[in-house]
Amino acid sequence: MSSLFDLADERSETASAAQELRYLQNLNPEQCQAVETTEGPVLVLSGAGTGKTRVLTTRLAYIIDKKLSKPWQCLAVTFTNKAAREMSERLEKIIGPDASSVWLGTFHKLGLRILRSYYHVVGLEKDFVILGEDDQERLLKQLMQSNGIDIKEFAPGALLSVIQRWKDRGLSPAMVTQNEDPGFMYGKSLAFYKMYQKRLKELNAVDFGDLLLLPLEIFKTRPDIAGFYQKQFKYILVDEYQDTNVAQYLLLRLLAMGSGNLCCVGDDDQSIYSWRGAEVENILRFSKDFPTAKIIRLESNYRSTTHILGAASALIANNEGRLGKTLRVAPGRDGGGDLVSVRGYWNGQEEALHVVNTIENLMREGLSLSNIAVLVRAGFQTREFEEALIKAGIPYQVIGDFKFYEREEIKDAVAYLRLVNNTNDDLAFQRIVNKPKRGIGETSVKMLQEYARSFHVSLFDAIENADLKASAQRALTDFKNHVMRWRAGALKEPLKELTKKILEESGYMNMWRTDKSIEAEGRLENLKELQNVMAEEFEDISAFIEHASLAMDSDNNINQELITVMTLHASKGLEFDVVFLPGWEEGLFPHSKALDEKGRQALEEERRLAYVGITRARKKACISFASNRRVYGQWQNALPSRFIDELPSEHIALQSARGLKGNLGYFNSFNQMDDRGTLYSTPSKEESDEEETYSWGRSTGMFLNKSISKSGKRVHHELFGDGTIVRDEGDKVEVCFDYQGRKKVLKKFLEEA
DNA sequence: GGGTTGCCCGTTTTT
DNA sequence: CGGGCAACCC
Repeated sequence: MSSLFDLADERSETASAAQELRYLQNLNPEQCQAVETTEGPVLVLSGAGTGKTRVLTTRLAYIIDKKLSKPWQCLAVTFTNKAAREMSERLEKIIGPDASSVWLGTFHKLGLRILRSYYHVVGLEKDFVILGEDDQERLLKQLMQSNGIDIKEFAPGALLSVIQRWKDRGLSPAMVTQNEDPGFMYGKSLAFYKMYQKRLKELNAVDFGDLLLLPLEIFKTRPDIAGFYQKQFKYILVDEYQDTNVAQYLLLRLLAMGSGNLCCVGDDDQSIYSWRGAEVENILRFSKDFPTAKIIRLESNYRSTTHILGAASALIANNEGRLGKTLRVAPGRDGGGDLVSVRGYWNGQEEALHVVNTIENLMREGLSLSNIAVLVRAGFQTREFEEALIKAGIPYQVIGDFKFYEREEIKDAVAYLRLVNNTNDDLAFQRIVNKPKRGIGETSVKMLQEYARSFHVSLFDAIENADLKASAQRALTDFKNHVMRWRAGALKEPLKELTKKILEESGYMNMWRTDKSIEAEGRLENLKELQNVMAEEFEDISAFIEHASLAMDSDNNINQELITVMTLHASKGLEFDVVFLPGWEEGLFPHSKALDEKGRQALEEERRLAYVGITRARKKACISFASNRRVYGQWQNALPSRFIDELPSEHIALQSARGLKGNLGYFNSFNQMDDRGTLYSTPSKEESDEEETYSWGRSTGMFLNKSISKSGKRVHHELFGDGTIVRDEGDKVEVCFDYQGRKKVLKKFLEEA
């Protein structure tokens, strides 16, 4: 056995000697340094597009190649499954099958792995379940209601986030002191945190926060176990360090205490998840935590043009709390290209329409749709673009719309499997006991719960003896028999068949088949897709359940021939040739909600978000704003974002609005309105520095006119050909013709295209 | 127990 | 404007 391994080692050594040259050759000096500085704590500050993933994978390969440690003594942690998958694939390309024995995965997977080995230390049973957010909320809601809290006054979700923040900070209930209570719900949050944890234990369940907290607890109570892992991991690598929360930081610090070889890669300027518990502080104080730490900056950008980097750098320089880093075009690369364009529009529709027109031009120039993205601040903004894209017949995809495993039908199907796998899974039970309708209502479930609580059995086991109405008793017994039968089959049948059987026999499939709503069909397709996923990758039911509870990602293929529309948050880590950044208005971006809650801190995070957005672009970034926007069915007007004023004039091209005026900002007079929505400052055509002149000087609140809703309509003109209506002006309309450009024409010369 | 109506609320969301 | 949810009624 051992000789076989030795032989394999020798072979891979010779093979890798040649390879090593190859992969180190592709790195610049800073990247090389980041790869070769293997010993001790290292912080790699890697700006956008500086080859972060390459450094991480190469470093791993280097460590293994040089035999500094065995593959299974390396730990590499990421935040997303996608990042982990990517790293794993790239690593395998360099070092081959050895890649699979590296501990490579998300923080939560690492936590789970530890917990699966030592669950008993923290009082869990072997087959503990992992709760999703909806489970957590349902649980809290029940607790609140049974403790006389009016859930109209206090949202369970709000309490959940208070608890979650504590967990993010590594605080178990016993560690929370009263002055850490944010005062939510008359300071009762802590009491509920305690109850919540107690309930989790009763249910033999953990939540995502626990996947980090409980391993910490295990290490604290059992130093021997901590010692084991400390010895195990010779080299630790962390991706996206700026996004770690305190619990993750504590875990890392503890694990690294053995070898001291901790390498964190991150970019403080791209920290955009503080509201989820991430602490930029972790990266900012790295050298305080690890005084011997080496700090390596990766500043050579392989992605964008000089103007894009110049605009982004100047913008982010307005932040105070940063380590400082300047992106520059990587040596030997041509940084030439267009200025970042900044454009103002009358309203959101016009903005979307113009973006789509621009996209059509790009298509005509031969740019592939997969190289174009529209990045928005808030989800509702995608709608306008979707509508405009549909009208133009351009295929698109909205990322993060609904994640596969977050869909109702998928969660239901998984709940069925959870219950079949483990009848003690009360939360799964509650989810599907009456779905489809079986005549088991709230009151029956309440009865079950009561019985289950007093006799310390699961809801499932309570069915037999609980004091139920005859009809409910019958329905539940029937349900129970079904589950028992599925359980019997669970061991023999392949997962796919089993699932199919369960979903059919439970009536779940029929529930959607008889549903005549538009989504029903899609839901059935998703269920089919779920079965396909299972057939390929999982043989065992619990393996699948584990995957389903940890994997929230849906394998988005951005590489298809589609325009991508998504939020700025979702765009982190991606890149596109052309990026549209609409909606840069005060109130929307920076978002007012962020601003008035947390002040400057929040403003800086919004600015980082803007920075992330601009740096997604390889060749061209198009920023825009609209003076008027429909929000919640109501028209609102807004000023251009302060971030626009922060862009250096040498890197931007102002379009369709008057130029710089004094030091009040580029667009200070763009949108001066009185309270009737009337423009009283009206830049003239002459002052506008752009080719397609808009009549900014409308004298009344045109946006209130219903007829504008005709914008986007396709029309045909005898002389000019086909085009799209841009604006309705009574007897005339402004039309953007596909080949003749923008013209005002009389309506009577138009016909529907 | 289950369907319907009316009210409230609305940023971002890696696991 | 529109989704989600709780109270309300059959």
